[in-house]
Amino acid sequence: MAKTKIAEIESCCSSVLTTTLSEQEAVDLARGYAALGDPVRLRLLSMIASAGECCSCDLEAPLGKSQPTISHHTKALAEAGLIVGEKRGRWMWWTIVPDGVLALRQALAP
Amino acid sequence: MAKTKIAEIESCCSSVLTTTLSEQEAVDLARGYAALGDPVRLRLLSMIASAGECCSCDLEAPLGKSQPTISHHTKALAEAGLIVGEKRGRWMWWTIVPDGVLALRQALAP
DNA sequence: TCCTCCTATTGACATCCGTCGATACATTTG
DNA sequence: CAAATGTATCGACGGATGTCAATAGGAGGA
Repeated sequence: MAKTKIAEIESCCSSVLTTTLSEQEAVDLARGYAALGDPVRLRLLSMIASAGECCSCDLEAPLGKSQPTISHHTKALAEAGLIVGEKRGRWMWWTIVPDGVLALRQALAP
Repeated sequence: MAKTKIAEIESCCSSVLTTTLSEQEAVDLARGYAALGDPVRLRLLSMIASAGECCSCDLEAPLGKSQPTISHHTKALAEAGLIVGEKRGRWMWWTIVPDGVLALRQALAP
């Protein structure tokens, strides 16, 4: 909980628009935005967020993509720190990582 | 000015996290985030924002990229609606489009 | 144990993307 | 007009990426 607050404060102070980014900062942030730079991944994130929690198998049909493709995209979002998965029985349940999204949001703050 | 306010209000109501995105909304938003998904473009945006206004020729050296590459990236950011260029004499001056950045920021609002 | 179901990984393919040299365009200056 | 300068476009190359069929891994049920 304390860590969350610190992360929030820090991300507040490193906006793309108010400070000139270093090479490393740019690489890290770009990785996050790149994860959002695909329509399928955006809808995936949207569905998980709206549902609060979502199982992989429920994402295939609405998006019209194959199972490997969905798995590929969930992995990409997870590696970007935007979602996290928990295996329960045979099912993989995905939830949003608020801090991950927040960091990308704050980086665009004026 | 009134238009700006409307845009702000509208973008407030269509967050990725609170509504399930349609195919078209996802495609449009993804285009914007994809524009941010490159370290060079992020630093470019950052430099333009920090300087308030920036000429193409001043972006090459700090980023260590060739002139065609810089031109390529400024075009990408411009087509994403994040910067706009104005030609004055031989020089191209770039400025941030606040509404463009705002839309991407608001789309990540909780 | 064997079968079924959900997920992850692999391999392959087509496409997109970042990069730069060469070149064309546009504008100022001599 | 001619030369110089800043910018955009073209062509090409290597690497990254989205997609799916096939396959492997893993957990629960008959």
